[in-house]
Amino acid sequence: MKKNIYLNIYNEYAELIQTGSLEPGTKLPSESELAEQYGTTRETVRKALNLLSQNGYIHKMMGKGSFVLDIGRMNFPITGLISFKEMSEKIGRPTRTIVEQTAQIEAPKDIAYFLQIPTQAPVWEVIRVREIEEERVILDKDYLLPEAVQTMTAEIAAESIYDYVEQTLGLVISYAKKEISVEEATEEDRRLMDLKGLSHVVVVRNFVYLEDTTLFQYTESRHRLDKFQFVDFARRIR
Amino acid sequence: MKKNIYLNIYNEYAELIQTGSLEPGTKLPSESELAEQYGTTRETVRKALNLLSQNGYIHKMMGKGSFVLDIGRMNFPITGLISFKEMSEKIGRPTRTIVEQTAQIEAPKDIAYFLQIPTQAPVWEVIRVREIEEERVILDKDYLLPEAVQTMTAEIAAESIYDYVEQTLGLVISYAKKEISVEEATEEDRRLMDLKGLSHVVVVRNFVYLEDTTLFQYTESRHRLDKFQFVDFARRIR
DNA sequence: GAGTGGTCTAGACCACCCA
DNA sequence: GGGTGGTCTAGACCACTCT
Repeated sequence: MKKNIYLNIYNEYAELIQTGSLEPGTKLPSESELAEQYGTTRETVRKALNLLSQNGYIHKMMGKGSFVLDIGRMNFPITGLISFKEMSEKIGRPTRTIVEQTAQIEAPKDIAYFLQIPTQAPVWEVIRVREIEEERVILDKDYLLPEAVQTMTAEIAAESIYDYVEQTLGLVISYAKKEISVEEATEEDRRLMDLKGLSHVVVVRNFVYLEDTTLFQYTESRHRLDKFQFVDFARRIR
Repeated sequence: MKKNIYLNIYNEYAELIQTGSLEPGTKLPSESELAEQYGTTRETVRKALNLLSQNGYIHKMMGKGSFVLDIGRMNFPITGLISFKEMSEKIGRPTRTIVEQTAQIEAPKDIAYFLQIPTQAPVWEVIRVREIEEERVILDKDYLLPEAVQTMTAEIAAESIYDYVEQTLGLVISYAKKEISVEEATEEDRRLMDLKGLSHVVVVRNFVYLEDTTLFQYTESRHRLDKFQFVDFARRIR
């Protein structure tokens, strides 16, 4: 158990802060104290504290110490890399997933472009409607490369594609790029979602990459305007 | 010049990648090589590489090396902490700022709540309309605490509040929390922006904190739907 | 086995903050 | 001046990848 001391420290404090056991404003032990407590050195402690700082849990002040922020607790929806399943577990409201489509199709032009493959190359298309509190407010359209994912079923899609890809297939999702914009609702949007007459939808385009930097999934998450929220924590680089 | 070797390395490579001098897929020198090149040690080089990785410039692969990504170049609008002035310089399209209001007012209930001050406490209210390619597409409403910012004029608002606060007043902006949602357009939105009949606007609420963790500014940036875009880079924590 | 990145150690010096 | 965080050094061992 000598490995990843810094991750242990990070996880322990992230937990303490997220559950509210450590109130905002609380001063953390100094780096030297923490080093002694965990039987390690300052550099290792600093790795943990920097992670906490980047993720909005604490703030470090020169000459003063590290302090708990009241921001890290509000972690939610679409920030970072998180699946709908993980999200719905966090927000704790009744959700349901309806799988509309799970099939291998010939990539249409726009999808081929996004995935950087030839038009009409085979791709998995998974279309899912997400219901929150009995309203169909999100339409998720996933496109996956058959080279990386040989099998895809409605059962898998009903659960979590992330879980399947990471746990069953053993692929490692590494990073993603997300683009958020607002676009006119399509006929498909109107058919599959409860749009309540709203003319536009929020479109979140997600490009997911594996550890070997290959792009393997493109996801288009279409949200009803009034049910969309995104929160971001930013730290000034200096 | 012994200070911040790792920032020098970071900046040099960020520049090389952003300008395209290093093409996507290029392998960087190994950490040991870089350490030798810069006359430093591996830990210091690793700080630089981790920064590059977090910001989407490179990807590190165990046992293989570090490789240039083609994502870091697309840096744009609202990600991170960046002012409209910095942004407009990046996108290189003709922009103009129209200052509608610069005055000290008594905080209305919602603003007081956001800034965590008593209702009717004095705050600076700055209202600016942003024109991009001769269309009024963004309405920025800024509220600043008089304790931190004693003076505010239309001239300052026409330039950059960030520059004024950081360079003239010497305050250090440290981090911010951003919330993005879509809301119905108000009468004020319709009056000040060219909404083209669109019924909703994208609202970006920005809570800006100083280095001593005091909240000193609340900004509401209201965007016309079709001109809004947000890009995010996310890395899976493991 | 050679090369790579991931983690860690045990020091060091500095700039900053506060009493 | 004592405590704090910021940076850096010169090593070490490990896990992984490639050939």
